[in-house]
Amino acid sequence: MLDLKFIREHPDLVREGIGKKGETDRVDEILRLDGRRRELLGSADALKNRRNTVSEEIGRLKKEKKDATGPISEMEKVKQSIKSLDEELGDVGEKLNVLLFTVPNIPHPSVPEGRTPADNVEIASWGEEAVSDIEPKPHWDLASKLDIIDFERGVKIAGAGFPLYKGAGARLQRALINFFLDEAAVRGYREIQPPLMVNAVSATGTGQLPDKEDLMYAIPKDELFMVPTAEVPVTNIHRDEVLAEEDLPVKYSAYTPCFRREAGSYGKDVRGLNRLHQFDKVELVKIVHPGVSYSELDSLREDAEALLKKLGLRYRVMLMCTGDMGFTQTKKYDLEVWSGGQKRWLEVSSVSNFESFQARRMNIRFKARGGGKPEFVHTLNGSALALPRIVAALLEHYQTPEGKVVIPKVLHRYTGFGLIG
RNA sequence: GGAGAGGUGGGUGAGUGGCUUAAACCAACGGUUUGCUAAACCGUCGUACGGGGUCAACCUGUACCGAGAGUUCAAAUCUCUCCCUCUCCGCCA
Repeated sequence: MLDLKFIREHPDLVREGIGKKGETDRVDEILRLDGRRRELLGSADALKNRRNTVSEEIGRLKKEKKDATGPISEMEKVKQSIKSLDEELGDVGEKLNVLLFTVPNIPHPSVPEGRTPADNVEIASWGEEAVSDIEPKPHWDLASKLDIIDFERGVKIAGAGFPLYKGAGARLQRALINFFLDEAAVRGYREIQPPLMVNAVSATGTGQLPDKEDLMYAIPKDELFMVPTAEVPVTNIHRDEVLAEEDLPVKYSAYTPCFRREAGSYGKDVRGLNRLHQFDKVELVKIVHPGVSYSELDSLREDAEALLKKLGLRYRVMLMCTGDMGFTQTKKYDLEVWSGGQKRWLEVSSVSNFESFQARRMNIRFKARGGGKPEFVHTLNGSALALPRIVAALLEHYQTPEGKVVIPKVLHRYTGFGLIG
């Protein structure tokens, strides 16, 4: 969430930012409630001050065995007034809080303005499309023929969107996970194995709750949610903590399966490995000093890009426009890999800066070296990378005319084989 | 799942209704002393939200002792509900 003080002092900036994201502007309502809240706070505090002094006085009178009925009857009235003020204050505070949770983060000035994905800007691309005499097959045909991914039996066991990886397919998954984690370690990320279920407080901290509840699988009996991304448990590691400045930047990597309900999606978007209810991902999370979050964002993106280069896959870097960014981000890059079999780009990584938006919700601060007040950190994360579409791209990019698949050299030590089929 | 114990500031930990603006110690930070280190001594040492200000490092109010509600003129302290942690037993990879 945004800082209420920031909204109070820069209402126009906030209105403008919200407008750019195409969200409803509730700034005036927030300012009205904030004004009322401060008014009530002033009156209530004055009365409480009165209560504290007089109560002390009563204590003294009683100790000296003197009559205290006068002040006591005054305090009975004061008590009623305080109660009704506190009730209204609680009411106003709750409304204000609910409203504050609906205000999105405001985009960074470097983000292009726009409404739809068509307004996103391609800022870089790398690699070439595979050259072949034959028309490349989409990955679902290849994977079924090679018997390395079993979509039908996945449906039987759990439902659509839960594929079954078999033999070389399973091994390829495991190889990619290890490869991604090893590369992250070299780049200074500490590996984490977090819980795969989280409580409501954690999901609220990163912004999945209250609005985006429907994207997660819920276990109501135990009040837990299956993680939609490792971002949720990993960013919450330092919730309600004050870090030392010399601990920054904190860099974590984590492999987890991700569970997403994906209600309402259909058609070519969900074919094969394009969109799943359960998929594997290695996520990178950074907690950084507010002064350097944009250079950290770029280096995070480079960390993810390096993997695509090593795998030799053609990709492009998209800078998301204001309207296509999420609720919580100030700036976001997508890495999209080329699917030769489908003739389309597939998003395999999303790299974002949240500035202090999540940190404020989670209360993650740091104390500067020289002392002083704790400040909110900036949080960032990026996928490095999401597995299924990488598998899709690998199968399609490295397929041979005979319907086999050549495995890139960097993966051999992880797969133990260089060819599927 | 059953039984018991307990949740107090960065940490340890005192505190059963008013003398607590939460003791003391440790850690941290600043200083004095010192050939260096150490020690000793002195000082500072919470967070949030308000108000005032020559708006910074200052003054002031309120709240916060797991969470919420209640009793009372007055609650860390009494009552109720809930949450969490630990120990033992049961079950179990």
